[in-house]
Amino acid sequence: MTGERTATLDDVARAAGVSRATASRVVTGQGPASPRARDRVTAAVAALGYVPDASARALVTRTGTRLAIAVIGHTAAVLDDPYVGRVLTSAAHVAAEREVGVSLHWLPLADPGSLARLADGRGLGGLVVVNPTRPALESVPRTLRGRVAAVGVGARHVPSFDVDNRAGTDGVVRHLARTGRRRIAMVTGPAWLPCCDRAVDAYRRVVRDSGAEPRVVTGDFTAARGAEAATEIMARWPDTDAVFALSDLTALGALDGLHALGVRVPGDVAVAGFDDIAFAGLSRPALTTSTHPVEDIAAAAAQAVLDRRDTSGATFYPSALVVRDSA
Amino acid sequence: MTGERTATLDDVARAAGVSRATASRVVTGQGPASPRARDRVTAAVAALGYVPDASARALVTRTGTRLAIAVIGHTAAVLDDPYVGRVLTSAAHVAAEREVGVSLHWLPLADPGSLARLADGRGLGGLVVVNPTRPALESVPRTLRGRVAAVGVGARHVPSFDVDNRAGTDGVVRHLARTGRRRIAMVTGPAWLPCCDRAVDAYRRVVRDSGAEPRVVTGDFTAARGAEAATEIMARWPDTDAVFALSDLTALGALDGLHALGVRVPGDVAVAGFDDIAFAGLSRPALTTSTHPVEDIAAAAAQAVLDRRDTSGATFYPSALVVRDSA
DNA sequence: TATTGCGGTGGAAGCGCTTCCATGTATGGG
DNA sequence: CCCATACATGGAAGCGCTTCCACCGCAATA
Repeated sequence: MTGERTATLDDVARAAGVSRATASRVVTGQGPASPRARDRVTAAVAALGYVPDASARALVTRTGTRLAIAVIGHTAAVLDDPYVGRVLTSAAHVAAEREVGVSLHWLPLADPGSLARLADGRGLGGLVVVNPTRPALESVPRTLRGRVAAVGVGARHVPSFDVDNRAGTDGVVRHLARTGRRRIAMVTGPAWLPCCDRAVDAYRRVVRDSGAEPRVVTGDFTAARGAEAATEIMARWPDTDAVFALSDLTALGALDGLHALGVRVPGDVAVAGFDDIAFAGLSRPALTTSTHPVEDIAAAAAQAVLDRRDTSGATFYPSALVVRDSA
Repeated sequence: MTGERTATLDDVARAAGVSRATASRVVTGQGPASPRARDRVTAAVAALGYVPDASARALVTRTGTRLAIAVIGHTAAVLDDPYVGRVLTSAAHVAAEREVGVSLHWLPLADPGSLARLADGRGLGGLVVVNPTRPALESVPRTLRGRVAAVGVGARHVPSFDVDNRAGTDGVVRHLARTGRRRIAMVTGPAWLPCCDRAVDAYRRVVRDSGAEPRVVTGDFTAARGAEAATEIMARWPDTDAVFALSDLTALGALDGLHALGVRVPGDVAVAGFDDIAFAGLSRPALTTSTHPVEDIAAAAAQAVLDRRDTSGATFYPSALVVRDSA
């Protein structure tokens, strides 16, 4: 059983009758090699089932080839949301195309310094931060500068990719106003997420322009909170005729909450969400919402990091209004 | 800017006035070290912001500490399903608790041999295979034997964790029968997924017992396919009075397809799903389904691998009937 | 006082790989 | 026919780390 040792480059070289240097050149495809040597090494690799050791390679090349994805805010809410899964899936897909490994990291919101510790391996070629907060992004070690991107707007010095929720919100709220809604409430996302500010801002602007007062309630992107929030809103402002939630999950929850209250949708109150998740079209009434190209955004972030493109500043992806039955 | 080099163990040793060997002992916590040396090294580590290089460490210890998660069947269907995201999230969570890194891999269905190549780093401490197929599991390199687990039942020699979809299906179909449904159709998952067989088996048994003929249509776990399948079923067997789908997503799609056909649910046709995803309770009518503790299952698989527990054979997690409005 | 034992320590080897550099070995032109 | 040029090759160094081993000084024992 001692022979069970996995083959090393030395074994390959010996089997091929060349030096380790030559074997390395052939395997990596870098540097000159005669056809003859190439063939023999290739054969030996196949025969021995040789697979280069990533650690050893990373150690010498100093070129960590691993994309780290750090998700900030490790709470049940984050786990339930399909959002994170979609980001992961898409980023991992991009990485796989480039034959880059992906590593996942859950960072508690309270301890953003943990992002620093994440540089451990130095083996990582890049970092994508999901749900970025300013302190978290600022704790990213210098070593990685230029190889970091954020999904969701955060600090200034890191290229960020996010949906244009300002324009998206504007579109949804204007649609509500256009269809005769005058007392529109909004359920935001968690307060610590900087990205929500822009949306709330857009909402406020439209509502104020129509001469009404903003009615904002803080949410957390969950359905449960959506039901609660709807109840709160109807209790506090009984004449509310529209609820806009910055998350479809929350909007679906609100739909449920309103249903429980005996409020008809869209008859009495219109409901609109944001994200256009797969289920938005399947609810009754089908949810009016605004698209959120999560996969595109995550892919862009991953690409920016892996290709070392210095797409500085924030890039916003368009969000399109999807009118269904709920508003 | 040349000083920007990250600190190495040598730097720490020099700063602490000890040898590299001693520094290593203190940092790893292995082996003897005087309190004095311990303090000085600790201080130096803090001062220099030293973080051990994972590659170098892995190279010498040969003890890769990384949990690889391989998802088989890299198609759009797999990407859309919240299932994979939930598995990833949960497994990554378990790994994070043990301070183990997680790496993600998408394996095309057609090339299961790619699982072998995954052993590349040898740096991995374990492997969790999602959606396992027999050929894929059999291609797992020997090096990893004993450190592999599957989410979903697959080959015999690898410990597998899955929902008991036999009992779950039995419960759902019996519920349908109990509530007067006599001509029950079923939409399965993709044919290549071995786990579906058990469910189909349970369905067949119950239906046969009631003296009816099975009506099985192959699905792929997507909502789109659910709508299609519902249409197919009603065309082929117009007297169908219940549709059971092995995935909530598909069931929701069926709900939609039936709605488009003008079929009332549950009046004309009852619909039931499987998984009890977050949205199942939010649809109109709310979906009757059976629970699927994905997070528990994924966590168990991750734990089995990381703790080197030899939980051989398949472990099934209970699935509980959730009766809502659609059936 | 001479011996043993032991915890603390540094020297040095080596994990598997890439890459610089010097050394061949064929090729073309003068 | 000889030298310059190119290319192919092997030797050797070294990436940052762990760990074996020999060593040293000290306290406890004979």
